Amino acid sequence: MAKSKEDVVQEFRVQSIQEAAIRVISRKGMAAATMQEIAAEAGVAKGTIYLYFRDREELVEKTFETAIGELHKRLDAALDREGTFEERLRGLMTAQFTFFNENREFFRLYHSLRMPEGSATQQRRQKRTCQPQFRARVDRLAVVLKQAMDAGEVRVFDPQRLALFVIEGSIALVLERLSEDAPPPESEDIEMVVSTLLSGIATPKSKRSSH
Amino acid sequence: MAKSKEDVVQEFRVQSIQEAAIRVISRKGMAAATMQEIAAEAGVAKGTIYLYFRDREELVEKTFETAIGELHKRLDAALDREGTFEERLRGLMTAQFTFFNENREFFRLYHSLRMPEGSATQQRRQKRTCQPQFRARVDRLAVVLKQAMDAGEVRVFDPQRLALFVIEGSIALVLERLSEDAPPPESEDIEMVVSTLLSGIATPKSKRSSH
DNA sequence: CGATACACTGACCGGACGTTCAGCGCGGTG
DNA sequence: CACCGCGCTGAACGTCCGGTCAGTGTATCG
Repeated sequence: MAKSKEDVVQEFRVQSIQEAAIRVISRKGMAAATMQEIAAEAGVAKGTIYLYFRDREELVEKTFETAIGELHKRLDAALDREGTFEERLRGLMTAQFTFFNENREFFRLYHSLRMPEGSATQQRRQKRTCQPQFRARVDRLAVVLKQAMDAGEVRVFDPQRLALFVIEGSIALVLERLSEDAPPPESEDIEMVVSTLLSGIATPKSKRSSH
Repeated sequence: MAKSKEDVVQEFRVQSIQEAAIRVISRKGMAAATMQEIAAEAGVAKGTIYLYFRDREELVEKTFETAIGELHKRLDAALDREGTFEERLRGLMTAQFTFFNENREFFRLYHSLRMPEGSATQQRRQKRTCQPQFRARVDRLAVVLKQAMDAGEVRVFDPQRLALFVIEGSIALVLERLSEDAPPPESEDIEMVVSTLLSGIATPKSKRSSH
């Protein structure tokens, strides 16, 4: 059975509203984004939103899930390529930098959900539904690290923790880039992260005389 | 001229209110922290707060400045010690982990201000007053990195950017620790960061045969 | 073409929150 | 003791916003 006409309309509305929500939240921030403004941005009345989403909370949650799904697709694509550990790491970083560069607006939403605000119940719920999304993001890198550790290509640490460190550190770089007028080429930042990670920042005098 | 009695009372009130603000914001988050609750926590009436701070915004700002001053003192103390680059880096990391461990509550405030919300004017103002504080934090590490680069102990990158990466990455670790029931010893995380930074995560097979 | 269904609208409601200010009580003063 | 000044109080006010629902326009059906 193909999509009925109603389904198409429904899908269109949901999508319009979600896109509007991302735009408004990006512009104003999570706290200052009102249902009224989201509705206006989507070109519908406030009440209409409530035909498609139970309440503001559900709208934000669903919107975030949709948006982060796109990010995950990109990261997975980067990770599915074969190659050495270094190549895959570099690919992952590139995908991340590129995605956030193309979706600058999404960034604020991303961070607003990272550190939830609002009532205790809201916070708990937000945590329950959004935390796994962030975790999944870290996990993707952790898996790659684990493989490399098992293969002996990389020193053994807790892969989760190392992944966390790298992801968040590089997010800070993305954030910095967004606020700069003329950021250096992406490749420069990626290079710094990858090569620091691989061989450290100490000058390699240890190659000759290992202390 | 010594402090008059009124000054002492004034100082006490300001301090009580700021401490209450930190506690409440930490518990509820920036958006959910109401003047009512901060007043109750400080043991004064809501109106009293307005005798010492112009409005909510000023309260938050001043409170944050006071609190982050304490952090900076600690970091400076760690950096003022003499020692090798590695020792100073380790000291800095330790100071940071310790501070946030002792001031868990402060963390949420810290992050709420990092990504400002609210009206556009508020955001701009918050950015103007708080951004330099964060920047100062990164700068402290950047200076150490720069020194080490000049001394040839460390490969040359943009010190600011590298510092940013390290600071934010390690903040993520602190955050992770706070949410864990039984976090591993601090030293383990510190060790991971310091040794990754210094010599990278690649296994040092290059010592014998550089592939 | 009239009746019915239904997506949509937006004025309205209730509640929350920041801010104000008239008044209260208390320590000091004459 | 009577009076005064002032730090403090908290009820009241205005604003804002999420959520509701009676009403409206339109497409569909008999």
